[in-house]
Amino acid sequence: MREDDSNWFSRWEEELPSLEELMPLSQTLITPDLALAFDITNPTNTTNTNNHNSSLHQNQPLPPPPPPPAAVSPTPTNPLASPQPNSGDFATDSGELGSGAGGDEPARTLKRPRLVWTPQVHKRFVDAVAHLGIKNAVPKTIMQLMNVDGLTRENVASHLQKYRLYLKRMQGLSSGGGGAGNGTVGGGGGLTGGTDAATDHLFASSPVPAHFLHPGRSNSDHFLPFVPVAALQHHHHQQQMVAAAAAVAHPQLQGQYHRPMGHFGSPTNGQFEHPFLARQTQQPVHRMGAPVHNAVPGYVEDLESANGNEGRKVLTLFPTGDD
DNA sequence: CCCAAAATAT
DNA sequence: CATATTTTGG
Repeated sequence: MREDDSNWFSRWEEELPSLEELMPLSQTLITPDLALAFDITNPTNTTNTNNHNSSLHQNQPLPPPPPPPAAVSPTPTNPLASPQPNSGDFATDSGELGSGAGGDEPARTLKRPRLVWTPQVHKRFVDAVAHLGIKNAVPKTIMQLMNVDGLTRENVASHLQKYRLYLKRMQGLSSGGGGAGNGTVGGGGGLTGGTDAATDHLFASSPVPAHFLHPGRSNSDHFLPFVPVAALQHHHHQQQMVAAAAAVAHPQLQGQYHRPMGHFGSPTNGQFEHPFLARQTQQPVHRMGAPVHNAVPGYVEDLESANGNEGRKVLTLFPTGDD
């Protein structure tokens, strides 16, 4: 009954890496960048009337779709960061737009593109909440702990509520034993499907930290799986956080050049490496008014292999210290 | 047209 | 900050 929670990753390993889940992700990211780099975006017409963003189907050489009609620079974070030349950083938000179609000033008043919660980001989310415990699992803290660039408190809050609902749903179905496994009990109240794989795609991808269930059960509030805080060494003058992912529906691109980031054709395993970026240089954070905030020294984030191969890489990222 | 996810409002 | 509602994307 309870032995399941011991090896939950054994389970999610099967469903998690379903390549198809993250495949479209990489494509979305590379498309605009490559397009711009190749300069084949057909900038002929000032007003781009065509913009068909297909989800997948990578059959043809893929004629790069023209850049979005408008870019966005809502990023409170410094778009010009890039402290290290090698940091393959792709933020949810990009710099400003260069090709001014209307000549207007999109400096402000621009809506931020829809945030896409990719499994990787969600993994960070769950991990952050897991390490924080229900007590401190508040949007603000979570957001800070996640250290994902372009992620705002609103995003976390919205996702958090959904996640809570997901947890509550699971409680009702996993009462007694079934463990973290998906109950075959579908429907429940005639709601959308059941707890099956078809339900919460994203949530199912991430392991559910046992503690989130039944607050009255067990007295261990914040159960830390493992906190190798000692990993805070100055490895090198450069942090390589190629882990978290923040993808945007419409990846904006600035008129400036983008680094070709080398090549992501077929690395060691044959699967693309996601050029995701973790918040690199955020503001030094204003201040934490809450004294009770236990300063999380740091935590490691294990990155599951995006592809289905057995080689699972473990990426250790640590707070830059500013957050 | 329906459903899910995210954003926004309360 | 939490919840409810509206909007948007699939």
